[in-house]
Amino acid sequence: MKSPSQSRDRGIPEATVARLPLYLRALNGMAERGVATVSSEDLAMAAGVNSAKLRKDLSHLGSYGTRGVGYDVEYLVYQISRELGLTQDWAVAIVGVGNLGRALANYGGFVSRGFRVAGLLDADPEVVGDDIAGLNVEHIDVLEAVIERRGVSIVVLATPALAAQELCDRVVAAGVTSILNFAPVVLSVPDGVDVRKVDLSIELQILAFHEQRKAGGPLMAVDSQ
Amino acid sequence: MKSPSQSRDRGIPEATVARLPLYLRALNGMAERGVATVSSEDLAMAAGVNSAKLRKDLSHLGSYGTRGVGYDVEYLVYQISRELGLTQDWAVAIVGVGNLGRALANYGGFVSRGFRVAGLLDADPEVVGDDIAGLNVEHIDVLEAVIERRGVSIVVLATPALAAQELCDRVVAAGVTSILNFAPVVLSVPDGVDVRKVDLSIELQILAFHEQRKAGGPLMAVDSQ
DNA sequence: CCGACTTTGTGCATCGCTTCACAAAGGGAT
DNA sequence: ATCCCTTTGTGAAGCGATGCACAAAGTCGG
Repeated sequence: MKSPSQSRDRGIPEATVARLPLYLRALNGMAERGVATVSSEDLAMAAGVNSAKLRKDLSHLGSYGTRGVGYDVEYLVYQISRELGLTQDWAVAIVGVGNLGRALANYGGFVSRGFRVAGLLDADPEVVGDDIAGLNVEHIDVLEAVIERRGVSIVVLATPALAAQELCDRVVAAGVTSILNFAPVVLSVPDGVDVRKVDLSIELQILAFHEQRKAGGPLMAVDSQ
Repeated sequence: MKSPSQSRDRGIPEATVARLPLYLRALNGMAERGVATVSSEDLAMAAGVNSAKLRKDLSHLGSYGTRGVGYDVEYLVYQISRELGLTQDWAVAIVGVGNLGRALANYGGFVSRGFRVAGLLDADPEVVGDDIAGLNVEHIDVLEAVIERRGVSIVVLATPALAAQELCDRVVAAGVTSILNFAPVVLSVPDGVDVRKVDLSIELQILAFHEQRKAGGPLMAVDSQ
């Protein structure tokens, strides 16, 4: 089935990919504090995961640790960054400049790690022309031109639910294959296009479920606080 | 310690819980359009999941379908809402009224489904006193009082990374056991406290990973060492 | 009332992720 | 150089989620 000939397996598990940014953040903090090497135990603690899981995750990238010592912080930062594609510059366009889009444009975490906001687009004439985080908001009509001319490869959708699918279709048609969707809808996209969803309302509902259960569910009564 | 549940198995899989809000949203849309019953196939399509998975998910709540017909939309909406705890009113406090906190306060999805923003808190004197979405921003000093007096059971943390852990400790000490964290840090909390994390930067990094693979893909040479 | 048709609910095989436990690998002291 | 100590990398078991495939259960037309 799988050819074991290739030493480097490019098929990194999805669950591992989702944790790499976590490790990277912890490592950056350590690097800033001047830590030179770190054991899997310590790094796992900082990232809030099990140490065996951490070691297995890192083993998918290669053998970057030293037995009896640990991992070199700087080197590991570089390796994870490279694996995640953060050594290159990513142009991001934010579509929909409402409250959320505005917050995203101002969010420092974007710029800090290889992501650059290359365009802000909205349909509302009231908003078009505004300057936000040093960028001019452009009309949604020029969406395709912005994507093509500025090499946008990742689009953040922060529009109302009703507009999301149509705009999604347009950015996909313009060649974008990575979308971060904040609109509360299930987007349908062709194969080969990645959509990640962030849904505030769903997160709250999951919390409410657990909270209800903790409070005793339908059967028990809350008795102390 | 475990309450002996009588008939219904209270142990609904976490993966199922995470999908219930998705089904609920699709069902609400159908109810608005006047659809009376829906098959697992159609509902699954609307929610973007496999129909067998949907049926198995719903079977964890009980046997609410009719073979040969499907599910009654209104009834299923009620059952899922009840299971998620949305039939009661949840008071939410938003801690940190920066760009993101402001966007959250204005986000309609909160109020719409059983969640009520009961407090906005910030440490910045510049922001305290502002009116946002009809609410007055209060100083972080009164955090504990707000939580206790207004029965806040869910707290949304939208603060800078550095302040998050300390504020988390305070809301936990005040009795809150459900936290939605937007700050890019791993919060440490005692057992029994639920923390869900939303991290925009991590989502982007995961997209970048896949985008890089698509772009470079099979042709890109890797260092062999 | 019956038989054809539709759709649910679920047993089962499978898959991927997690966790444990330990041999292998390296560093440092003597 | 050799022994001891630390820590990595990984085989293997365990666990939960997924999806197929089908019997059970219900509807509807005749």
